[in-house]
Amino acid sequence: MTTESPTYSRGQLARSTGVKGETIRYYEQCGLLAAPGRTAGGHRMYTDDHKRQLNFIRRCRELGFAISEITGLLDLAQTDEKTCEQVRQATAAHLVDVQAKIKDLRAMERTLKDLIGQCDANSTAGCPIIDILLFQSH
Amino acid sequence: MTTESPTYSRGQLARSTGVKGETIRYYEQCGLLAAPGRTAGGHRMYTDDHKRQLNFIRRCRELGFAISEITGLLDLAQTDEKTCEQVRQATAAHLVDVQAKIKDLRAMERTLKDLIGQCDANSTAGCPIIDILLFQSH
DNA sequence: TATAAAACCTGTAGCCACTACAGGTTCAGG
DNA sequence: CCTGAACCTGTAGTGGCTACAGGTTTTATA
Repeated sequence: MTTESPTYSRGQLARSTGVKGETIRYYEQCGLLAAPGRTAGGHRMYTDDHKRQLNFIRRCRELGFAISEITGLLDLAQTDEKTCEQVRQATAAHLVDVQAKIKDLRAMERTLKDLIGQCDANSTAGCPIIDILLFQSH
Repeated sequence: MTTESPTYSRGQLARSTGVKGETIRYYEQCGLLAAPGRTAGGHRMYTDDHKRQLNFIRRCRELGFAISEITGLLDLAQTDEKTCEQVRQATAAHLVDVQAKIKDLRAMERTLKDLIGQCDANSTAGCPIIDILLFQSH
């Protein structure tokens, strides 16, 4: 009396996780998502384990982790010792990256606002934005 | 008694603008930087005009404009009518993009900090980061 | 002036994380 | 049983470079 666990097609998995079907295939191809079993005809059959793993991957991607970083996290999730500290470090390192990107973008934002401000105050001929970008010295 | 304007090799242009030599070639290839004259032997000879144009391109890239957007800006810089308003609009549109990216990254930042905080407060077995990413319902 | 080294040339392939085909096969509903 | 949707594989394209390979030209030194 073995209870068969349910399986899902690629489309069903896509709908239930919000990850596009083609992307799921890509994740398998690059070794991120475990290869599922197949039907007699060759169609992929995913299990609840795949669903959990794919949701994990999706959440990590939403947090901006690279594929290679997620591979690392999944490997850590498999092992059971000293894992937590390593995961914490990987997450902290990623946080630093994210904060650096934010800093860069905020510098861009300030400059863009400045440029637009110059433009609004424009009374002369020509475009201050173009002029500044063409001729500024720095 | 024509005063010859100075010319620069690719490497000289690279050093004086901070844009890598290979990147300069790429910009020419994709139609962003005007093709320069050549020596008898086929080496590129850049002028001060190229230098100005490349500096403009570099500054736009530093502000996060896409190559296609810069092409548009350079086209606008060439024409002389109604240009300013179009440039202002392009810049404003880009600012919106940048602000959207900042918003996304800040959301990531908050979540990553939360996760790390969970980890710091961890007393149980297992890794809270992994657990949350694997099993959260949202 | 000869030569060696640096810089240049072209063209192509790789990076990341997908996305979008083409051309064929299998599955599910009626 | 048949149709049409969903699936299969493999490949090429995206953006903005970067990194070769394999050859030519220029430049600096002896």
